[in-house]
Amino acid sequence: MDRVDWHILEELQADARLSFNELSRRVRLSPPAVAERVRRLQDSGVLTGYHAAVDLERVGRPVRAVVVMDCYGPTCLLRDPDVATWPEVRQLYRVTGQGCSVLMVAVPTMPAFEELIDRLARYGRPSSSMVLADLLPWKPVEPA
Amino acid sequence: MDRVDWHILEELQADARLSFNELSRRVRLSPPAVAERVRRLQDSGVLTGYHAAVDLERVGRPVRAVVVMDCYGPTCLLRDPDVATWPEVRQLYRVTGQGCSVLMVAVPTMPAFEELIDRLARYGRPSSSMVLADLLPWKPVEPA
DNA sequence: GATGAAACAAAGCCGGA
DNA sequence: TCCGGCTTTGTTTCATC
Repeated sequence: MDRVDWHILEELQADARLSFNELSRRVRLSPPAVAERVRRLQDSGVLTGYHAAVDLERVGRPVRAVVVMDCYGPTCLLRDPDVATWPEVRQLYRVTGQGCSVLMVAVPTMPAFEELIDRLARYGRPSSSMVLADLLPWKPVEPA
Repeated sequence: MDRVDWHILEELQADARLSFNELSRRVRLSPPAVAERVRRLQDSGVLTGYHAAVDLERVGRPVRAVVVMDCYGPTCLLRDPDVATWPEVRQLYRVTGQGCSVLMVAVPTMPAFEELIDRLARYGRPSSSMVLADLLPWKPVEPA
């Protein structure tokens, strides 16, 4: 993880479809050298994938919310692996504190949200905040 | 946004570096036809970008937290556009409810987290939950 | 560098208003 | 007939050895 690796990560985070040729120009290395570095970053688990970003509002999921789940014991949401596969659930974290988990969800309409909350309420007490604005739809990871 | 468009979105969300050739094979269309559809999805704002995914733990940011900010009036965090540029801040939402905003943050160490909380406390009352596990590091958006 | 594959641009084909 | 979307072809650029 030297300076060039970070330069490569920076470029691929901004545009994952860059050709090795273009990438090699930007980081001032030969194309095979860049390809080899990218391969190493992949194999070492630093680069975990390349994903197209989709605008949730434009694909029918304009209603978003942060949901904190307060659950305990055998019905805890974290014991049901299916929840992570629900299409409404975009992120799912186990956290410390009062709630046991935090979900980011995206649904087409408020009625759909109401239905989702009902489904979540089977596991514990959900407390939700509607997202009014996403101030940071994307940003690259920087060197620590 | 027909069935083929969704098939394209599905493939590009899973692997943004797919060539148009390979993509055209998977969706059973000619390469130029696929390229044209992708161009339209980009121009219409459905596809907002292609981003390499980086493992935060492996690049020196193993400590993550959800921070709910409770602030009000002229010192509210949402009035300072610089906050979104802090490298620790990975996501930033304006939300309804008690807190005015929710942040996802990632830092190298607990002392760095302590320092970040101090910086955030200038804007209002931060209340944070440490992330114990990310149960859903990535998943594609599905048709609503 | 050299080879095979992929991207891009231009022109023609086909089905539905 | 017109129009939008698809395929085919030829040329340039790219990936890989």
